[in-house]
Formats: sequence, structure tokens, C-alpha cells
Amino acid sequence: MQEKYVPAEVEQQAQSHWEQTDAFRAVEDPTRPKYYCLSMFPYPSGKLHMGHVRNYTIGDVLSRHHRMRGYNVLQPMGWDAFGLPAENAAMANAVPPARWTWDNIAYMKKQLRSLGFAIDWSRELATCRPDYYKWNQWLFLRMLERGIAYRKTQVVNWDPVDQTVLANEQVIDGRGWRTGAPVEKREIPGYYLGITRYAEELLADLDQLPGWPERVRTMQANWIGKSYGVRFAFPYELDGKRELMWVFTTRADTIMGVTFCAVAAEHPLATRAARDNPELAAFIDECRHGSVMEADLATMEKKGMPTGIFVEHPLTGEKVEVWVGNYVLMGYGEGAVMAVPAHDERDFHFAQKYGLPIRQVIAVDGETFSLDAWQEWYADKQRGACVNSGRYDGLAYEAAVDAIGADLRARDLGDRQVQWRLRDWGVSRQRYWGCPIPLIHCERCGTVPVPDDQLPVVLPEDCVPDGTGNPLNRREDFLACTCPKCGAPARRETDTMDTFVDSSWYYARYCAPDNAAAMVDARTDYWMPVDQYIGGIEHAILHLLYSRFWSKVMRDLGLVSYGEPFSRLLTQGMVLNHIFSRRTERGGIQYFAPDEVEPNRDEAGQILGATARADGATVDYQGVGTMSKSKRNGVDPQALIEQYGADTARFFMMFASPPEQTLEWSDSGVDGSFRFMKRLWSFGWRYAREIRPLLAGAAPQVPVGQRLDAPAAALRREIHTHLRQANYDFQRLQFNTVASAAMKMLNALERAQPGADGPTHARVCAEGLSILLRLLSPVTPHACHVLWQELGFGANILTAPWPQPLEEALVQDEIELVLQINGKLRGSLRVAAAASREQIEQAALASEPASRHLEGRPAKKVVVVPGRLVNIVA
RNA sequence: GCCGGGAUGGCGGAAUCGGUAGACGCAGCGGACUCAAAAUCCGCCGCCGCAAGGUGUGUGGGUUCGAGUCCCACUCCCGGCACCA
Repeated sequence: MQEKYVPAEVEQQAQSHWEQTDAFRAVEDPTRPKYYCLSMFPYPSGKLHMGHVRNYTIGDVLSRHHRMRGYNVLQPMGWDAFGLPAENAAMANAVPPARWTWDNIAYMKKQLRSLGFAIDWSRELATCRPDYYKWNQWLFLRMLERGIAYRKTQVVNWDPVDQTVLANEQVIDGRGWRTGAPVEKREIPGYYLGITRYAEELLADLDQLPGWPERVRTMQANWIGKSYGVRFAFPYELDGKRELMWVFTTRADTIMGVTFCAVAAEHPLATRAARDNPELAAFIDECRHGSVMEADLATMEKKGMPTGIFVEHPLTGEKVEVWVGNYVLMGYGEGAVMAVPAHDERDFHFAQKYGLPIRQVIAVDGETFSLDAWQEWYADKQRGACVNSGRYDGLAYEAAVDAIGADLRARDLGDRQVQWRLRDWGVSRQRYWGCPIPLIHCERCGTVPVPDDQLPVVLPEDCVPDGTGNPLNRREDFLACTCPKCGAPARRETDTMDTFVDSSWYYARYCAPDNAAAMVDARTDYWMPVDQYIGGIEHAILHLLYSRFWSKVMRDLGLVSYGEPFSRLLTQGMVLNHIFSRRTERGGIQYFAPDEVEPNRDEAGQILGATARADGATVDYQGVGTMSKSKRNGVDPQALIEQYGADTARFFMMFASPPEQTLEWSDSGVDGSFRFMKRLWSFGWRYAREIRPLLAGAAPQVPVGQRLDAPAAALRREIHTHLRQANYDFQRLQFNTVASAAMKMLNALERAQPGADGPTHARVCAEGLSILLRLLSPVTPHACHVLWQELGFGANILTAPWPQPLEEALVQDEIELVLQINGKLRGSLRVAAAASREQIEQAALASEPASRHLEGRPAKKVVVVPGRLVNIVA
């Protein structure tokens, strides 16, 4: 051991020890409690970013902590290796996505290793490897056999210039990111997975996930969106035929207030009406432009046009005009809605805009209905009762819906129905860098599944996308095949799967990564479900919901025994950084890394804009946002690791804020963490020279019943108090205060002057240091490993028992209480720890501040909070 | 727009069940050591005030002996919105 703290040497020593002893290989062992600790696997974007460091440090702290508490821990790692950024990189650099991806994986793996994570690398997987995605294909075919996977049309963003499908991310203000051309909506066929079949179970099982944050369960429940309503039809006669226009509503109680209906631009009624109405045809064409994103649809201007077609109100027979509305979606519900402008905000604004009638049918006592403004109470179905509704007048929401539902059913025009917001999962992507969908198109036999013994359908790895569609469409060697049914020449499907498929079951594959014959095996039963899953809050809905769905499908196929894959979930807050961008000449968007620009700030230091260092021209400031490859605002932790070492980087990430909170990145503050590491090291150095010799080889625990003088007892009490706090914080996953507790322990040990005070103090000090090193070892494992060994605490800190606070060390004779008068702090009170309420009251009333403030008057009331404070109400 | 979350000194954050607001750090200021600097160590450090004291947890109300914490109304910021991952 040397006096100076040199992180590179310390970390090298610890890491080679772990490697030589294969310390983190996880072996199934039914005699020990298992702990499967999983961090969300990274997309290999190029370099680790701070979000990764945060995520994987949290996972590593938990893994190492549980290991010391006696669990058989599995902490694997892999790569979410398919996806769009690889295609973008390919376009920019003319490198095949496969090559780019594997280079990134190699670099990022080196970075992960340098951070010293306790990962079982023997289980590493990458979703772009055929031995992994073979099982995506295999399970897809099983779903197809059972009708869980099926084909229907989907609406996509279409770039008319590049002649390609765009991801939502590639649409900026309704235009293609590369071409700047207005995006069109286009309907194309695709495959869907029937997640809605599991809606009821996905919703109900949220109650069985107490280890998940409440907010995530709420978000999922709202996303699944179970609602009770009525599906009913408006009859109409057109071209001599009697037809029905179906709608769904959760507000059937307002049915007598319907003054018009609205249908999607793609609705058959709209198509029919446009046949001899060029103006309407033009409007429908206009609706084809713009984005398919819900956020855009919700915020865009609501427009409409009458079709001239009238339908009949199902209860009154009254004529109701049908409009085409750009806000009605064909793919959601029936593609048609009833409009009750008096009691629906969107309908209200639409009616005002186009001068349509508004008919009040709900009244609330004491509230005045007005046509001038939308008011909140209109929408509250728990208040009010029907008016202007004939035989339904006076009925409240539930009763009105019941009566109206019954009347519709009697006429065969509708019934009560449960509706879900959740839609089936569209998994087809018109992209190259993904898992091929294992289907063959035969002229004679139609679409034919690839037989199991021909799996996997291997993706050729040498394509270079150029932005003009899927290059697989031009790969004859991939396309050409024979029909498995009839043997005739046939064509392969070129659509690939959504990358959410890859990430929906990787956690199960880690348990049996080398099984070439099956997707999962008995080892999966040992490790699953994941005991602790850790990942960004941005995955709170989609990834987690898809994984839950996939698990239930695998369970129903008899592949696994669990129905929920993740027992406990920690959603870490995002690491944010400033975002700078600029419009390109073609109307696209270009992002700048924060170190490529010089920010302009106002007097308060707020960033207003910036200039690019490269060309000195202005750049727009977009505020802070999540660190991402596409926005180019990630911070590479490499510099941090090289300058300070992995332990400091890890410690700082944990210390900076609690895991669930968002973290706005800033370099300052790392110095403090490095200073702490240096102080820890030099205290270890001093211990080795001054303190340890006083112990004469004795164990570093204070013997039970050992009498200590007051300063030694105080030091020991402080160490054990911080330990008790830290253990509590570990249990509630608040690691920033664990780091604080470690700092407080070191402060206490340094203050105590242990060497100068003889063997008793040395003993307390040795015990304190042994607690500190064990407490800290999950966070800064390298330095703790070396110090533990060099200072003679034991051979290997990984197998040391987790420290527990001792009652004997915590007892106090006297405690200090806060003294308040009328709720304001006026002093303090020292009392015996065992003092009764009466004794405390008397001591408080007799105190100097009490007599000063009471001036002889009797106190109205004295509030005593045991162990905390006394409040005298004057 | 809808769903979920957040806001505490110059900065990151602490405060466990409604009980001392600002723990632990960063930055800053003052001092020691040094020829000097770096490193290290000691002290000070919410705001107003000479002080006594007052005031203070995004804003405005409320409940309570006592509110960062509970209730009502709002503002701003972040995440998600189904093809970024």
C-alpha cells in the first residue's frame, strides 16, 4: 500500500482479482436465496452516457449489497442492438449497421468493465445475433398459430420525397427530417400482436406489484384505460340501402344532446360523400397530411366539413348531420363519434367554430348553463341530472346510462360495452436493421410461415441503408426462396420487428443464454422473476407493458411459470442536459453538442441562445432534456473515469441525487467526491501506521460489554447512528444519503484523534473503519477491496458480513429536546433519556426562555413530543 | 391537449409518522502551511438587521399548538403519448 491514492492502480488491482477468481459468475443454487438484479440493457449508441453510469451503478450497488447480505446474486448485461440509430449512422458514414453496432458494443463493453460492475459476462447477449432473434421469430409463429398475431392495415408517416416510412422521431413539425417535405399518412398492411386480449389481466395484475412505484402503476392503468360506455348505431339510408353508423360513448346520458356526428376522413361515409363533392374530397386529402402522433392530433386545430349525409338519432329519429373531422381517428374505436357540444369541450369548440346547435341536456343545481364559455362542470358525470331529455329527465349519470342502454338494446341499436384505450401492438417495421418477420409470400399459397426447422431467418449483415426505404427489398439473395407449402419460387417478407419485441423477453434469456434448442429452460425457473429491475422512467409504459404482455404469452404457452417478470421496479430519473439545435436549409433539424456551442446568458445566468464554435452562427436553445444520441446532448463519462477513476465517478453519481429524481448534469461537485476518496485512502494509510499497531492483532470489533470513556462512546455512538441511517436508506433505495452517511463516518473518525488516545480509542476506530469500508464497498468497490485486504480486515470484502448497528453502542443517558414557545424555537432542554412527560413539562416551564416569554402568566397548553420537542402555548 | 412526476440557499441535495428547515457536499470568503503555487488543514457561509429580532421551502389561500410535509386553486419545468430507445 502506498500513501498516495492512485485510482488507476487500485482499480486495476481490484478488477484483476475479481477476474482471476471469476467472482461474479452466477451459478444456480437452490439452497440459497436468489437475487436477480437487472438493469435495462443499453442501446449500443457509441459511448456510455451519464444515464448509463447512473443506471448501472444503482444496479451494481444493489447487487453487491445483496451479495454481502448472503444472496446468490445474478447481474447480467447485454445489448439492445437493433434499431434506428444504426441506420442513421450508416447513412452518415456509409458503414453497415452491423459493423457500427459491433464496434460500439466493443467500446462500451470496455467502458463498462472499467467501471468495475459485478456483472456475470458469461451470460452476455446481443439482440442482433441470430441465436437470440431466432426465438423472436419462433414465438411470433406460435402467436400467429393462436391468432394472437394477425395482419391488418396500419397508418404510417410517409415521406413523399424519400419514398420511405418515417419514425415519429423523424417527423419535425409535420415534415420529414431529411427532406423537409410535408409528411403524408399512408395505410399499409402490417402485423399486430393482440395485447388487448390481455388488457383485463394486465390491469388487474398491477395490484399484485407492490414493489412497483405507485406512479408507474397509475400510468399503466391509465394507458390501458378501461372505460364503461355504450356502443350504439345511427341508422341511415343511402343509395337505397339501410345501413348503420356505429359510435362508442362513455356519456350515453347526454345522447339527447347530440346535434351532429363526426367521422374520420377514411370512414366509408366520408369516402361515399366525397364521390360527388370535390370540396370535401379536397378536405379529406388535406387530412392525409400531417403527423400520426397523438400529441400532434390533440393539439392541432380541429377542422371539419359537412358531408351532406344525414343519419337518424337512434332514440328520437331526428335527422343528424354527419361531418368529417380531422380529429377523429379511423384506427381508434369506430372511426365515428357522436357530438354533444353542450357537454364535451372539443365538441363545444367545434360547434362554436362552425355555428352548429348546442343543446343543454345536463343541469347541475346552482350552476347556470351558458353558451358563452365552456365550463368544467359540464364534464363532471358525477354531478347533475338529465334535462330536455324526455323520459330520461331527472336521472343521474348511472341511471340515465342504464335506461338509455336498455332502450337502445330493445331497438337492437346498441348496448353497454367495456372499452379499452389500449390498442393492439403493431410490430411491423419497414426497416432493415431489425429481426426479420419469418414469413414467405407465395403467389399460389399466399402468406406462409417459415417452418421451425428453417429458423432463424438470418438478416444479411452487409447492407447499407441510404434513406430511401428498406435495402432488403433490393437483396435478391435474401428475397428469393421457395414456398414451404408448394415448393414454388417465393419471396421473403422484408418487414422487420419493432425493437420492443427484442427487449420484451431478454431478461428471461439471460437465465439460459447458451441454450440452442429452446428459448428458455429450467434455469429460467430458478432465477425468474427479476427481483429488482432498474431503468429509466421513460420506459414506465411501453417497454414494461410489452414485457408484461410477452411474459403472459410465454406463460400461456407453457414456457415459463411466472406471469409478471419484474417483482420490484426502480425507475431512475433521467439525466438531463442542455439541447441546442438549428434548422437546416432544407427544413430539417441539426443538433449541436453542448461543448460545440458558446451559450449566451441573461443577467440571472439563464441561457437564452448560443453560437456555434465551428461557424460562429447562432444556434437555438431548446431547454434541458434527456441525454440522447439523436439530440447530441450526452456527456461521455470517459473523461471523468480517466481523470478521477471509477470509484469517484460511481460515488459522485450516487451522491448527486436520489435515484428516482431527474438530474440536471453539471461537472462541478465531482471534486468533492474525489477529495473524499483521497481522505478515505489517507485515513487507511494512517490506520495502518498508527492505529493498527495498538490493537496487537485483536479483531476490529469492540468486545461486548467493553467500558468506554465518554469520547470513545460518543464516537462509537455516532458511527452506529450513521450505520443505522445508512441501512434504512439502503432499504429505501436512497443512495445519496448512504454516501452522506459514509462521509459523516469518516468526518467522525478523523475528528477523534484515535492514535493519540490509546488502545480503547484504537479499538473503536478499527470497528468504525471496518463498518465504513463494508458500508461503502457497494458504491466504491475498488478502494474498499484494496483497503480491506491491505489493512488486514480480511481476505475478501465481497464475502464479509454486512454490518449491523448495535443497541449497546446506541444507548444514551441524556438527550436534548427542542424548546418551542408558540411554535417558535426559543431554546433547548437537556433531560434524562428516561424522563417522563411530567418531568419534561416541568423542566420546560421552569426554563429561562419560558419564564421570559410567559412573564408570569400560566401556559395554556404544553405539547410534548417524546424524544423531540416541547412546545409551550402561551 | 391528455396521463404521470417535480419545484427547498449562489449550486447538488437533507429533513423517515405534521415536530430544530438547509444534514452531507460544491462554489465563495477569511486564515494556516509554502519563497510561491498546487495539494492539504482550520474557520465562516439562507435573506434583512449593528444587534435584539424578523423573515424564509415555486405563487395565492386554508387546516393545526406547530406545515417543506396535509387540503384547495394556480404557475413553471421534466417524462410519456403507441415507428427514438
